Amino acid sequence: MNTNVTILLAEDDVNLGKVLTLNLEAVGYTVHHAGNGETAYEIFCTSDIDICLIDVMMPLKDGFTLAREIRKLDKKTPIVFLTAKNMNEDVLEGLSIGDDYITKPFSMEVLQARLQALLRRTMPENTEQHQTIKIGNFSFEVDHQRLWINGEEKKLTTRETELLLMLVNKKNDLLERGYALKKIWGDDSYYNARSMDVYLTKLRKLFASDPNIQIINVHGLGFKLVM
Amino acid sequence: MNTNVTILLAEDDVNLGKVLTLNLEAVGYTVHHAGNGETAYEIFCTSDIDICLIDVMMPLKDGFTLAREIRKLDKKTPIVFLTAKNMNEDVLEGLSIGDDYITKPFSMEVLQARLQALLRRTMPENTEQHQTIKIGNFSFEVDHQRLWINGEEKKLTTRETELLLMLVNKKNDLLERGYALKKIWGDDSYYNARSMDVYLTKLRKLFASDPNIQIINVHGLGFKLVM
DNA sequence: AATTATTTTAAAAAATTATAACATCTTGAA
DNA sequence: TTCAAGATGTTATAATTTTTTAAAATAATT
Repeated sequence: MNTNVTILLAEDDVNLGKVLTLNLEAVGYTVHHAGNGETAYEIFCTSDIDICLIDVMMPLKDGFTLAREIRKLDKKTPIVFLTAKNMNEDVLEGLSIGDDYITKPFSMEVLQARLQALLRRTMPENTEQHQTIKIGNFSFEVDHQRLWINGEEKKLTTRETELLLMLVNKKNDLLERGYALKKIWGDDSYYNARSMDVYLTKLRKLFASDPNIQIINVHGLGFKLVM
Repeated sequence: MNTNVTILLAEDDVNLGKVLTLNLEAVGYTVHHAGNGETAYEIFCTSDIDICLIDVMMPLKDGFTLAREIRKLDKKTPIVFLTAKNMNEDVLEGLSIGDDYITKPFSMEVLQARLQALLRRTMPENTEQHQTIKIGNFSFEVDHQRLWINGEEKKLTTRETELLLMLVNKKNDLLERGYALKKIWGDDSYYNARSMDVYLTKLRKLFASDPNIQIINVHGLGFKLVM
């Protein structure tokens, strides 16, 4: 879903405008639909627009003019032209002002794919929250590969982190030995299984201070983190 | 003129490859032309590529596979697909991996316009505004090769800057050791690897004041800048 | 109970990485 | 050109991570 992405749609064809609006809204975009260049400009100036979808041929103000005015105000917001024309000059002019140029007829899938390709590159990267997982009194910072207990930091190795994460994701439930081995070690050979055993011992030692946290073996099947 | 812009062109059709190369060079691009996916990958790994132009149907390694492999190493360099096919699924797959999708036959003007539209967005030097990247409370001025923290300036050497930039471009994700070595040091020999280790130690010292910024080693694979 | 399979653990080995110290190269000023 | 400072590369050693080995412990099966 494309939550929090707002599209300015400038399209004078009433039918196409409605179809596009409904389709884009259906996949989670917020759409502001303008029937001509003038109102589109007004909307751009007064709203928080993430991307512009602009028909080239429009009454009152054509798409290229609108796009140039928008570019004067804002250099970054991506602009995509929609047009029935396929003449080279128009394509060239469109791409020199905007970021993409789609000729009618087009499928909704292709439109959406092009919008997403653009947004991937232009939307400010979500300052992703690193997940921290509570394990009893421990705090497991997955990305930082560390475990906190009473303000004390215990650094984890990559293998320890991977294995603990798999156990946590299946907490109180069986983590199959072969599954974990294939995911972490690549294959479930005998020696990798011994290696995994070694890491289970290491994890057990890390949590030894809290008797309510246990890594239990299910004979012949795998392991279970009980907490 | 597109000075200092290097294109990786992966195209198996000898004629088309030559025509494209000549035309792109004529307008100032530097072109590295590979006749198949394998050599294209080699070139990408060892050269400083600004944009990739990839034919979908190629021997040894098809364009989509090549693009996925490149994306694994590098999240930013724009990828444009060239293809004779116009089937929707291919377009959709292409746009989900890369940034643009151009179907043959196309005019050189349109290709160039699309390349420029992409480069406008992705080459920060072109927009004359120097790239500064936030790393926790640090401010990394790439072009000036320096790092600011609390109004204090820390000058970086070229190697430090190159390595930090690669880490930042893959933040919270694995930067493969061999890839970074080839890109920065030219080859992944034993001694270059030791040199890289030395620079990692230097970078770690720079960020030592902030425990939430870590350069984590992933044993046998590479490094991860967690922030 | 005896046998077999599986798991646990410690310890050793192998592989990889970290760091300091030193050497060499580059660059710009004198 | 020479020198000095800084950047980069090399080397040695230490530390860490992961794997392998071996032996003991536990669990299931006959």
